Amino acid sequence: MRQKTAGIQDVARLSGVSTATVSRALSHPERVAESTREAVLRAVQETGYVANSLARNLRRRRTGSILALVPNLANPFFSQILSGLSSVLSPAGYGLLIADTLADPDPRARLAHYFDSGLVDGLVVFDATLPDPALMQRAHPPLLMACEWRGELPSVTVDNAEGAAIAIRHLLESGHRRIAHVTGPRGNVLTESRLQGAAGALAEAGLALHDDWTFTGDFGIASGAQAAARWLALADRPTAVFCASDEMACGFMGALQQAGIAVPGEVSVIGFDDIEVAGHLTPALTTIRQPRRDIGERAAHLLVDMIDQRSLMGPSERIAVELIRRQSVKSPG
Amino acid sequence: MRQKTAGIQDVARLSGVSTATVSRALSHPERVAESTREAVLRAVQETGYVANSLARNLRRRRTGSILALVPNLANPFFSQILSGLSSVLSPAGYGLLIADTLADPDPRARLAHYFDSGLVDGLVVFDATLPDPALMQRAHPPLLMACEWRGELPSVTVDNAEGAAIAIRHLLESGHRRIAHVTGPRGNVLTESRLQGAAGALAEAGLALHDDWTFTGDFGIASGAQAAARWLALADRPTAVFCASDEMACGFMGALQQAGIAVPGEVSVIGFDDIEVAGHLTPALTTIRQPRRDIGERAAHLLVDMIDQRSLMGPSERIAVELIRRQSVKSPG
DNA sequence: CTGTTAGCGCATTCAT
DNA sequence: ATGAATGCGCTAACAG
Repeated sequence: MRQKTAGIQDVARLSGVSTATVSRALSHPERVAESTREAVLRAVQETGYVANSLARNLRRRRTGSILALVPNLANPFFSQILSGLSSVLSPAGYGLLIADTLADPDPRARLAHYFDSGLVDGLVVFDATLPDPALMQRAHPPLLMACEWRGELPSVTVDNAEGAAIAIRHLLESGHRRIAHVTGPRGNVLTESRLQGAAGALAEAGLALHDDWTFTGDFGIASGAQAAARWLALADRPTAVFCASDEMACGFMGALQQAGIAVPGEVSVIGFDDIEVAGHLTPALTTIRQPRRDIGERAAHLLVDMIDQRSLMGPSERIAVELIRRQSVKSPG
Repeated sequence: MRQKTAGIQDVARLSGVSTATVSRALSHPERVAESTREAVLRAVQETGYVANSLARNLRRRRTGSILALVPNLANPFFSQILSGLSSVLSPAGYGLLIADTLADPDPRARLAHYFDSGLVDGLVVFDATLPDPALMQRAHPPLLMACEWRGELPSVTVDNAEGAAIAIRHLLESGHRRIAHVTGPRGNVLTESRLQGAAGALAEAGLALHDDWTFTGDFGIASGAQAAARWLALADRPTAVFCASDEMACGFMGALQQAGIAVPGEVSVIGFDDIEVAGHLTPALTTIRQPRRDIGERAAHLLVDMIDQRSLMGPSERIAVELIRRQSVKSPG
């Protein structure tokens, strides 16, 4: 069934030239006489020859693939980012390898592995906890951070603190003064940035983030529902809640509605991310949009540029977030 | 900055053995004396040697990676499947390459490319339109279909027709007789299977699928909202709707609620997939669960087995779906 | 158990 | 413009 696939030798023999010429005809068509080029291409057609990428890459010392290290593949948040990555990598001649650091017993070891396995031409890392200083001393292919990151490495980031501040200001402008916050997991960079942005905006208005109005979540839907339970248990309930992710906002609103609380009637809710369902919930969720596809596309471009320039350094980019006003926020009272 | 990474030669020199022994000490530790093995491992530590996978794979005639061809990476439906794939592939020593066939100008050419580029050890294909007979004649690595598929190739599938039938029966048992269906895109295998399953179950009850109660969608949220508009325009409205995807169900319910229609008060809705938000919508969505992570895991196992056995054929598996009763379905009237 | 010898399939010198 | 020769870095035969 599996006939031996044609090699460069077969093409050379069939077209009556040397393997070197075949190689050139394919890789540098201009360095070869038109007639021979045609003969070679014809032979390629006939044999169905396709260069073995392994051998080619070994020789060229490049692999043609780029690795994305994501903290949790199952999180749909990444699907659009990956799609963006893929859409620019693919035309640029790179394959996209994906590894899930959450599923990995030792993600740092995996990163180290890819550093010198010669398996990838570059990496996009979505997990800020990964690159420790010792690791980064080692020789490695170009690496781009694609998450909140303040270190030396080039990065594509979203302005999380500003996004959170925009969310809080929107609540403030709508007349809210009693504002709660559902955070991501403690210690996470995103969590801390958004927390800080929110606190800052609150402070500008002379308000503070109460401890008992700050619920710790994990960005997932279920943790939003749990936060709702805690909100319900409060004697003195905030009139608005800023959730650090749309998923949590979704879980929060869902649980509240189950409990007979009206949104935004009795409490306003604002999210973060603008995931696809956000606009189709009832009420439609007001949120801070993160252009995920753009993030992927920009990351891919920057990384490919670094590879082309054989440089470990390169520009960083900050991607703007945007307030999307829908129906889940209204004036209190 | 980028010091030359140590090669097998360096290790051999440092440990005072030949490169062949180093290779063995690492790949087949049992075939080497304990003392030499230790010496080699020590030298590996010292030099920080990591085998170049390209060279190794070229020699071993395997690549260590598996390609997943998905029709639309941006669709979060795939994220859990990919996560499942990754979680078994990774421990099995395979990397996961991903290509988006939607983003590709000529997906079939891409498939062909991977067939003989020698770049992958196996493929998981999520798009039934891809493998055309001519293509499959060619030499290629093991390939597993992971979507509705009735051809010769080994596959992992979900029983779509049965799932649809279960959905319809549930509606029937709840007392509904006037049942609408929001389909996927026409021509799509999933669409047709679910349509057929739904029609079959209806027929068992002596009912038929009315043309004007069959709304064509595309599995996306927006198309569900559009279907809602058409439902609203009906003089004679069905009391229940089976949506061929949860996303459409979500868009459908959202649009209805915006229009002031109560769900399930005035119309019951049942979805398909059991995506994560389904249980957190208001009302929580009754649906047919497709165990997406399992699909990924099973696909990975089957494919790895085929690779191990150097066989293009292998068993197929059918994964059961399950009715998840929540709140979006109740008796009519 | 270990070293020697040969490639894996291709791209690139260096000649011509 | 083309061909011959030479590895890329590693592993698998084959001897010993």
